[in-house]
Amino acid sequence: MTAVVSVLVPVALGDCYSYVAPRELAPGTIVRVPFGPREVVGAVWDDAPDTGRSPAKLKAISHVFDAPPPGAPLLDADMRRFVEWVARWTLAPRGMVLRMVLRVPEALDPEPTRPGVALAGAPPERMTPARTRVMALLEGGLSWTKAGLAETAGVSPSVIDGLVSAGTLAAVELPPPTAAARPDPDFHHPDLTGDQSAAADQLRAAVARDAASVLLLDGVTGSGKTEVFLEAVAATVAAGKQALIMMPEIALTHSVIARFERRFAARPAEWHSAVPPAQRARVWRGAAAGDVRIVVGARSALFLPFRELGLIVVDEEHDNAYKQDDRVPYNARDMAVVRGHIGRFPVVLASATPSIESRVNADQGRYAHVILSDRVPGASLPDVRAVDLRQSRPEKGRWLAPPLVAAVGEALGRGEQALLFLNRRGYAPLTVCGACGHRFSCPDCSAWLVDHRLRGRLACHHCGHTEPRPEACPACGALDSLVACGPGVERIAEEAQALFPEARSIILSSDIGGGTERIRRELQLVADGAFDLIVGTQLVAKGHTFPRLKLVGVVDADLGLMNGDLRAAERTFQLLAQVTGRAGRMGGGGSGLLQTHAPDHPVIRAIVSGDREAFYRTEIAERMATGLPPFGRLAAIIISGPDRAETEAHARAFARSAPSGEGIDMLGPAEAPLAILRGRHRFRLLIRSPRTVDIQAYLRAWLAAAPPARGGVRVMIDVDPQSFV
DNA sequence: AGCACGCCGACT
DNA sequence: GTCGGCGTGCTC
Repeated sequence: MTAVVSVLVPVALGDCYSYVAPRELAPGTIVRVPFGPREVVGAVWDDAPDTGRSPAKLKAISHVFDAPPPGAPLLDADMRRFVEWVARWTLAPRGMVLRMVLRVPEALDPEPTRPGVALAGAPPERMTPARTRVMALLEGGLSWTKAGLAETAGVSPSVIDGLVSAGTLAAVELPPPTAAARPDPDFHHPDLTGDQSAAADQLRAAVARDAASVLLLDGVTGSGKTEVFLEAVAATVAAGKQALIMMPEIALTHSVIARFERRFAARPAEWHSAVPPAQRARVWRGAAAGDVRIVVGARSALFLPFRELGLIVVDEEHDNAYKQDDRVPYNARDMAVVRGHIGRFPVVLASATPSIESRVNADQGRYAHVILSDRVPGASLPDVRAVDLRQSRPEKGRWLAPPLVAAVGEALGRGEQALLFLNRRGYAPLTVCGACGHRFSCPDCSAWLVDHRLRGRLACHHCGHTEPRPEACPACGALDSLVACGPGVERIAEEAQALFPEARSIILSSDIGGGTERIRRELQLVADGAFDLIVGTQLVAKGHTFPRLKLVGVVDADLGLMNGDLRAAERTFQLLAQVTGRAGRMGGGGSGLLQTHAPDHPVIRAIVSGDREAFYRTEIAERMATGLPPFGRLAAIIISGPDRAETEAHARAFARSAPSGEGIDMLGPAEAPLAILRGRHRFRLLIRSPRTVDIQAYLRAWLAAAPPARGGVRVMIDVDPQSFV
């Protein structure tokens, strides 16, 4: 009883291919099929099979994967709709989106069985203390891995071998380990403040409604957002549904996992790039089978094939790490909203500094606005002041103004931790030749090369190009003539060490080698109090709590405010709020100092006064004044290609064919995300349009009429997708 | 001749 | 996205 079915394959194709199946297969069934010279894993799809081809000419499906309930399709109708939706929204081929779902090849192989041992016969004639300990552990009739048993009993593996040959133990096959233990929603009910309880009630009510909704959980740093959304997770789990919590850069958020464990007596399943393949496979299968109830993951977790998803929490919803720029370009926060709509469940967006677009959505009533206005007891907001650099100037050749130096000295004197924050890696952002004025710039993208003294190299922060720091100027040949212009964290650390030689200091930035693991270790050392003075980039602004940190000094609060980027003010506000919020997080009494040339700038004023609303009001009004609605319906379409002139021509052609209001911004390398610069694409354009809904249709028509000659066009639509759902 | 590289088209 | 085919151009 063969049948012909449509299969979507995980390649850059939008169309399905027809295959002969051994029997009728429901859409969503995962299959392996021959495809050109190789085999790929795809999914039976809802498209009608190609009737124009005779079945005799079709290839046959080589394998049908059985899903956990035998015979049921693995990707349910909601999941398939989600794949379709993301493909349409991102203008990516459907196959590429499916690829994100099926990216775990190991998940479909049968789980390798693990050898273990279990009690099988009478106790051995000769008992020894080691054997007694082993036997005690086997009392309950449980099976163990050989290594696990030996380690727990505190004996060498040869003791186990001896018991096997004596016939007391026998080799058995162990069942595959589960990806995560069952969480208990009632394990530990936290004491919530009145504010928190009210917010938790709103979230629980949304879970109970069993309908699509979006809630913006908006609370200052230290207001206890995590405890609140954990209650929504508990309600979801209690209702028999699965919950997904997304976090940016999850590899660094150790402490949140620990909080889940305290709340639910079980570790949640983790999903991010650092999880080893075998464990990833278990989580994927567990999510599909319904064994895994809570997943904490990075943006890609959004594409796990959950069986009965009932809640998504997007923590730090404003964070840029939710954007994927290569392959299928999407914003996981927005796609989470879409998945919630399709699956008819609530999505919680949490942040102390919500993005402008989420605030606008909340203001306009499309998202429920859940506000936590107070810090939890014992964590008062830091007292932040501006240091006007026009009046308090640093000494010549220095970067720290006297009030900041004094504040750091006092904090160190009290045995407290102080942080000097500067969002610029390396020693100096620009190097010139003192003899001839030659500026060192990147041969590939013309950005200035950043001096990295600790590494002894000049590096381009846009494309990753590095070269050794030369002894002589390549332009005029002068020796030892290189002059560093401006500060980076390395230079600030040098200055701070000269001022406070007795302080134990550390530089925290992403270019300390050793990867995520080393960064995590060093953050932990800082939290444990192993350092007094920290000089850091935005790495220190995110996630981690430093209990002993009382003073945050921002070396250049204006950095980032001055460039022409659409989101410059918003991003600077978010960063400054996050980093000053680190001070006095535990026990209160924190303070912050912002070195600035523009103390009257709305962003600086909002941070100093603590009046977040003032910032949102002015920023939203300012975007209104540009003539473009503030992001609720603003589309940013980014077109990038390998060649600047050609890319520009394409963008202009697009703008001509679109009806009204589209403006084009040419963005240089500074704005282009690294992902594109590292590839072949060097230039990109941002087209802003107030006509979000129309954009896809125009873009589609335009791409069909004028396909780019080479290199392709990459399109990212960067907008609130709710109006499409 | 042999090989590296880049471009193009097919993939049921 | 990935592969094979095929052209170009270079080779101690």
